[in-house]
Amino acid sequence: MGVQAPRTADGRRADAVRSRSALLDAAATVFVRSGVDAPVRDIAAQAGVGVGTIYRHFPTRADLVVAVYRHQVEACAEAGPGLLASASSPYTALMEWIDLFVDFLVTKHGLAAALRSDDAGFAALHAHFVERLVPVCAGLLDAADRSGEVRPGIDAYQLMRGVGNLCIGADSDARYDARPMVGLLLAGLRCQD
Amino acid sequence: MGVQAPRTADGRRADAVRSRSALLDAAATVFVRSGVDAPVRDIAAQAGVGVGTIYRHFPTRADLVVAVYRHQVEACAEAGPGLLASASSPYTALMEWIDLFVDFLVTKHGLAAALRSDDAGFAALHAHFVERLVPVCAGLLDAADRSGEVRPGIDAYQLMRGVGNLCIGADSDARYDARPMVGLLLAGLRCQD
DNA sequence: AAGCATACGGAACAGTGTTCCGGTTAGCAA
DNA sequence: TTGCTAACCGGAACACTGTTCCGTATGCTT
Repeated sequence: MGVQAPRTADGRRADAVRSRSALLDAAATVFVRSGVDAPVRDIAAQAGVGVGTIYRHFPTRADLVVAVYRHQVEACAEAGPGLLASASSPYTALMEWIDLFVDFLVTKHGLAAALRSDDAGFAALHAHFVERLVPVCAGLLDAADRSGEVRPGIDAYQLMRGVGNLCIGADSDARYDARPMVGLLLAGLRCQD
Repeated sequence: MGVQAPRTADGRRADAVRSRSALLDAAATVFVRSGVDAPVRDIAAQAGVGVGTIYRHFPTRADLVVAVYRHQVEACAEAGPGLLASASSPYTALMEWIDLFVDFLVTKHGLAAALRSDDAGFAALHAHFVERLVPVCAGLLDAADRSGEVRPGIDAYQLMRGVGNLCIGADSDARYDARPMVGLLLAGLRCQD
């Protein structure tokens, strides 16, 4: 009975699975070479597919970026509780976690810039980062707050946004290094005056 | 003798002077409405001129942006020495001056973002800000350094870049306010630990 | 008034994102 | 194996933006 139900194990056709995988590999390669703003056609060419195939699998560019970096975002998010347990203090844990976040951002051409972009196409990227990482940051920040190590009243979203902003352009301007500025921001967070 | 030497007082034709003025007014208007990334055609339409006229007067977009905001950048730069003289301490003067800078940036849609852009078209904009404002910032920073109020080894360019970065998106994200983060950065600058 | 350098307008070109549809192919059934 | 159908693919086509170029119009000087 019923119509065709062409399905592989996960419900998609085999060629679709191949295309998606090829696209992810291609995107990762092109992002390294040209940044996350690389032309859609470049990614399609690298993957050996048409541009239509990209839009079918990843309706917005953010979806593609999210998929490419999902594992690393996940790893960063999951590292939070561990740092809180192992570090000498909640504030230290927060510092170390933000170090991880900064490491992630500055090694991806233009990712930090895309993150803050008001471009609607990147809204989903922004949303994913916020949903996954802000709660982790909030946990660390709360712990540091309770231990009295940081000034109160700082919002986790704003802090992450500030750190992310400081990382913008760190990969394309030799005169600018984001880490000292992030260090200043965190030092200011600790100061009670 | 010799060839034509058509000159008004300043060496340009009257219609060229009019066009340039109309373009500056139009650009200022459109920048408020659509940000500094507004389409060239919009600015041309607002000014009632053709796009060619824009490129003739302002070869790069940065030239136009610089021209539109020149007065305000100048005012900010010139305020530096005065603040140093009137404030209770060099560090206070630095804080107040950076307040001026932040005020300027957050009230211009997308200006902070354009400032950090690696886009070649904005290189001249970046250069102008750096040339005009970094020396002023360096003067204030040096004074604060000599008075022992700030941690040593901070570069004026990097500080300005950091503050500029923190202002990115402050005009388009209701959840983000750049000022507290700039406050944190400056607090970190004062902390000696 | 005449002539010419200057300035103007907008068509034309190039690069990019996005949509859409005719053709192809994978998977299932007979 | 063969045939059918839904899913999938490729790339042409469209829309929008930056940029260039040149025939035309304008204003200055003589």
